[in-house]
Amino acid sequence: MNIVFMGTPDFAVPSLSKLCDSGHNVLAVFTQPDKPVGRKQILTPPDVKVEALKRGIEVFQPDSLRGENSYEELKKLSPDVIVVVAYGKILPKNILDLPKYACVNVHGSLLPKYRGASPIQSAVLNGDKVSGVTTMFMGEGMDTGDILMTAETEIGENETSAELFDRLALMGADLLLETLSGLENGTVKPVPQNESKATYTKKITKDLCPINWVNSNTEVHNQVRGLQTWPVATAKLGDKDVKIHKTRLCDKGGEAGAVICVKPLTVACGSGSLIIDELQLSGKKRMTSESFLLGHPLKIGDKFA
RNA sequence: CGCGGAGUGGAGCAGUUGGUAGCUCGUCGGGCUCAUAACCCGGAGGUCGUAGGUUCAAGUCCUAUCUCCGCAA
Repeated sequence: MNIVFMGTPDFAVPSLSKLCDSGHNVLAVFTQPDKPVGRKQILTPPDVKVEALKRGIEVFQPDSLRGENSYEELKKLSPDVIVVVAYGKILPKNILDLPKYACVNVHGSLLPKYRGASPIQSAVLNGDKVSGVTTMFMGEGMDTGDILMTAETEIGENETSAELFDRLALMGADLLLETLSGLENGTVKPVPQNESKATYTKKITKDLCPINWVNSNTEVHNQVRGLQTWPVATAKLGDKDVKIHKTRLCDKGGEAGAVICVKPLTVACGSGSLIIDELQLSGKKRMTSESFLLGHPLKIGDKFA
């Protein structure tokens, strides 16, 4: 099929790659403009752009799709379908209606659960046991289109958002290919979403980071896993901020926030406790709790806040 | 020039008012033990990020430079 691909971050890269490798004809790639990143605010191209250029595909980076320019470009390309994966922009109606066949979207959740921008983190933060990817036709609303196919996967007890991200990106790419051939063969039929079961994700911000040790160990554990890679759950140790990168559940209990064991560093929560495997003191690098303890001796009874 | 922290033996840290470089862990050798991530004894391993400067003397002060990281975006 002749395809225009729209996507931005790493999550979308496998979909683009597999489309290209499977014989589809990717006419062009639309992605967000390069953005300043990091401390030095270096102008950085999105991952999808890098991949597209590597494959010699023409790249468009419009600030908005609402202008005439993007519409005219797309019309010239005249794609059979437009595939959208984590693009980060709303497609106006005239573009949704432009492809000969349809606009197909890959979403990182089992819709209608977790519509919105952060479905994967939300699933981990909520401690879900199951997640998945969904392909759908695109409607004008936020992730409201008819569902085409889904694929489920279990979320591991210690799996982080970052890890789930990687897995779902690959699953999404495979499901996308299946969906497209299903559409060609007419074996895939769109099914409307059950609006009454729809939920929306909240924006991931730093407000979610501070750990409240009075919460149950499971809640804190989910918080640590869910905020992984960015922005990362944080705690206070003395007057310093500590990022908590990796934890494991433990049954032992104690006063919330108190260190109840040092040999594997264990901190009590409101119920149960957590073994901290990796952490990072502000200004320092991420390190194992073992290394951390060598230079920052903690005693049983010391408290995190 | 957004704010700030840091670069010291393999790892994590300390090093006070400039004067022979320390701690914990690991590592190597030996000992004890039924046994051990335990304990005891002993050893190896650092031109203190780099380049200059001040000084009788600099990890410690000054200047420049590279790298890493936290906050903010």
